Amino acid sequence: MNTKIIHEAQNSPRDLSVIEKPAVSVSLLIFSINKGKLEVILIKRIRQPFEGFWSVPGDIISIEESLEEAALRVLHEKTGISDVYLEQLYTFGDLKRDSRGRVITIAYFALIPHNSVDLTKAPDALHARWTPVLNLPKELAFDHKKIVEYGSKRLKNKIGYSNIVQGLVPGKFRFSELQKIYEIILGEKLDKRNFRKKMTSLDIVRDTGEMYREGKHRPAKLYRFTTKNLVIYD
Amino acid sequence: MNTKIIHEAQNSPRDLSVIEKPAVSVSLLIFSINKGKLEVILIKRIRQPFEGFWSVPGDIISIEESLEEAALRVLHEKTGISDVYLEQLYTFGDLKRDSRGRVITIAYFALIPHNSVDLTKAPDALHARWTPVLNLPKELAFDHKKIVEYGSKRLKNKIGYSNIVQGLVPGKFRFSELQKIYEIILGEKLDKRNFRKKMTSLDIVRDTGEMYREGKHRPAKLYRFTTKNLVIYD
DNA sequence: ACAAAAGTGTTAGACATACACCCATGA
DNA sequence: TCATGGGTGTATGTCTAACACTTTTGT
Repeated sequence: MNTKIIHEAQNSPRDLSVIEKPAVSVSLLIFSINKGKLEVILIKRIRQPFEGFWSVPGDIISIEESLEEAALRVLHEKTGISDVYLEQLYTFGDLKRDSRGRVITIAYFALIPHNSVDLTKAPDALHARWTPVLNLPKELAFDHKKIVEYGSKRLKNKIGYSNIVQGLVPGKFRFSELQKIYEIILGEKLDKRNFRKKMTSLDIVRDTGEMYREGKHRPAKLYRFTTKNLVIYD
Repeated sequence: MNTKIIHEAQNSPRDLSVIEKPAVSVSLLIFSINKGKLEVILIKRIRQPFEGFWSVPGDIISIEESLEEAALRVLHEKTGISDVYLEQLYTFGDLKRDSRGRVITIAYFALIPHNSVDLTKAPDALHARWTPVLNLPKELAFDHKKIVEYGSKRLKNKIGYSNIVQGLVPGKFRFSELQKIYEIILGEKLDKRNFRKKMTSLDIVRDTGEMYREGKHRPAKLYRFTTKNLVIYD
């Protein structure tokens, strides 16, 4: 033991300006539910490297903005919205992930209701697309496939013990809508009675008193989440 | 919506060398159980800023090493050991966390059996100390208090649904030792019969056939973990 | 009256919790 | 024989999973 202890300048050098620094970016997984599928925004790259490949939105972090600010900025640039559930996912820093040089990326994920964005109205509409997570292109730019998969996994885990799903639903919703979203993310059918029991026993949704009338069948009660805050149960 | 969409150079600038970059470091929470407490290695700073304050070990990431390599390097420098459970925790990037300039730090946590390190033999022995997590100094350097607290919370959560605790125990152990570790981390007493049932039903430990004889009482069977791999259950 | 989605209860099994006594050993 | 930690089983409550029919509406 201790054969190779290096006498290290403590923690970090006196002068940060002398060291060679990696570039640091944020990458943003913007998830939504659309047409029965979990989708994520991808951007077609118009430059090398990976020209023509699809990538996750992202940008270099400015020296004057925090990580979360950078993530929110990218989100706003791509979608025009700002008030969303945002969570830091993981930081990816392999040496070769970007051929232009060393780039470390801090991945975030955001959940938005699908109707809150119209990508066709975004300035780079031709290059931004909603893509089903289960139908990704074979290859994405950089290590972005890994990032999307990591994020999907986290989402799938986390809806099981938190109320994050509310990021994906409109303010008022029917129980059947909510259940559908769980089913899509989990990839399995749920029992309607048990689902209702679970949700109500956790006190995570509340009856608004309003009804939703549509089609030739019984109207549905509309519910909302009891709180906007993230709640972790279990 | 979309009132302020900025036409952005896609993803990142063509030339990474022109941008002003933050420094990037790793911070390492090295946890161990000692004298009935969960402890973490802290280092007394000998330079400004926060001279004389305790801090979490860390170092600037070299341009030629991955994040995990940097974390392992710091770990090896501080403890002389390399074969440990290491997990990325979170990335902290507030603007003002380091007064010398913009520093983003990627925090990792490592779990080691206490007897595997002798800090008094480390080169900076005077400056490195095991410190009980429940007895931290009032203030730590930078945002390190937040980091330690975040890490302790993650550890506490994760022992509930994984076998990571094995990072903290020696290769062979008595059930009572294992239980003690859970109790320390969770901060509550556990029932010995229920604990044993849980562990054996999850098939996470296995009888080695060996016995541990000590003191004037019945010898204890020695167990080991069934696998070295991380196992997530639940 | 029928089609379509909304809404509702009960039962059985799995799992978690609470709890108290005997065992093997060394002094 | 006694003190010490090792080792074991049962009963109860709680949570989960499986399962089918009635209600309300529009056409």
